[in-house]
Amino acid sequence: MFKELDPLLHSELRLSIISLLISVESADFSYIKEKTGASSGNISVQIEKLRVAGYIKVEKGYRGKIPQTMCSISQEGIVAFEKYVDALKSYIMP
Amino acid sequence: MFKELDPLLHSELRLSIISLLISVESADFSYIKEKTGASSGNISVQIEKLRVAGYIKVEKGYRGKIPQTMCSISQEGIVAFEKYVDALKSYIMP
DNA sequence: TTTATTTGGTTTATAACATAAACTAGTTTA
DNA sequence: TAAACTAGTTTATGTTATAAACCAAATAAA
Repeated sequence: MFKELDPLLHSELRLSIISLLISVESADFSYIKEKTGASSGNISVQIEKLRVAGYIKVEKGYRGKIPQTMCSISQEGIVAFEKYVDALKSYIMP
Repeated sequence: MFKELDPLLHSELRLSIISLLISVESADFSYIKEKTGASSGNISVQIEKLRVAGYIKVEKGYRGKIPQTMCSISQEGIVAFEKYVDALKSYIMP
């Protein structure tokens, strides 16, 4: 009947982040913050969860002297997103 | 960028219930339980939330001597579901 | 007949979660 | 040199989803 929704992606902010990362090669923390409008703390926590799950890769470096956190989606993340979208369709398709 | 997801519908079980009710005239508690596979307690709680929100109508009656709770979606619920689906598309559409 | 068992739920307890507030560390600007 | 800004992390809190425990009545079994 209804396919299970990956709880890691069934969260507004994490879904936003994955959705962003799907369409770009990589994105830094500020970009994610700007596009989602969420608070730094919330983004930080959700990025960490996605990282631990293996859905994204996180690289901490510098842009000049300023620290910069770069995120990119992993193959696992792409597969999970596609599966999530497919599962969603079992709920919203007429 | 991303449209807000109605938190009342952005829940696996509540979304299942609304999704079921969208396609039928009405459904009783047992039918919902069978189709969703969720526990009675969980269904009871989520039905009550949808009812309080005005998304569904709940009528308690009897089938013979056995109590029966009938649920049907309201106009408000239909609109909310359509809006939710539309918002979702801002996350999952390529 | 009285004791399980089943049906159809509700109430309550709990663990997980999302979120923002508070905080850290370093940099730039006035 | 002090204030303000960038770039986050950690922690605290309220909310939520969920299942366990419970209740009441009907039916089946012993």
